[in-house]
Amino acid sequence: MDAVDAVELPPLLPEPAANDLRLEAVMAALAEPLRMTIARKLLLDSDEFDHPCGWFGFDRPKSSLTHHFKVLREAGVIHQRQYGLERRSRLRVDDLNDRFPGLLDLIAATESR
Amino acid sequence: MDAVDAVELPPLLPEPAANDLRLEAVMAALAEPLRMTIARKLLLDSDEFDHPCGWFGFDRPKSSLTHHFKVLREAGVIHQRQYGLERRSRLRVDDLNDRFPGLLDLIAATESR
DNA sequence: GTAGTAGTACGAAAATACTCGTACAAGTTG
DNA sequence: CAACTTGTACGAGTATTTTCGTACTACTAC
Repeated sequence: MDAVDAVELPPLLPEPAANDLRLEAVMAALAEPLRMTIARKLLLDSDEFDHPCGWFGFDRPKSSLTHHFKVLREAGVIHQRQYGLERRSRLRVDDLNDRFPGLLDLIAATESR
Repeated sequence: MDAVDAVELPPLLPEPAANDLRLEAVMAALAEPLRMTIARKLLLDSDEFDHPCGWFGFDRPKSSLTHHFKVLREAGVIHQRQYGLERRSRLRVDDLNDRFPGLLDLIAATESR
């Protein structure tokens, strides 16, 4: 085991396995405008790192944001890891491209309005 | 005007214009399992004709089916025409491929479960 | 015209989702 | 440790969706 790669990553919060992702559930999650915005921002503006919900800059109550991130995670759209105090999110790019090829392209190509 | 082509088609029921289709609205419509099944059946099993809701063979109350077809139409997923007594449906294949390329491929490629 | 048929319109009940206030938890700083 | 910061958990209120019974409409057959 390479010590350099053995970065102590916090564990993933509960999420569906890639093979259990359901298109209907993913679409239900993305049907909510704010959640679509979150996914699109992770897809287009994100780097290789996870982001806490403050990174998105939404002017909404904190508890509302928590709710929407949880819906995205339970639908399988994002991973979430507990970094100490924070719960950071990342799009499940590989899983989504594998299970639903073209979906992310669709999100990226659609203007946000 | 060619008399052969001048088939008297019943008018379309109210629906959003192709340019007004919104990805979130389409996804919300398709997030419901029965509606996803309707769209998939129109995509895979349908010919060039419109189909009345009896064609689908669902064992649900008639009023529930009416509701789901209306949701699909108002989201822009299907056309509906009034053929005398019947209200027949057809997938908006061209409009959806034009506005959301890849979406129908995604629906076709996903198993229904 | 009357009965039968296929489907829509309306309305209400139940389930689900969204919003957000408050309380709480885990760090960080002094 | 106490105050502060950044978020999550819980729960309630509201709004939206889903479901489906009933009434109705338009057509067909007799």
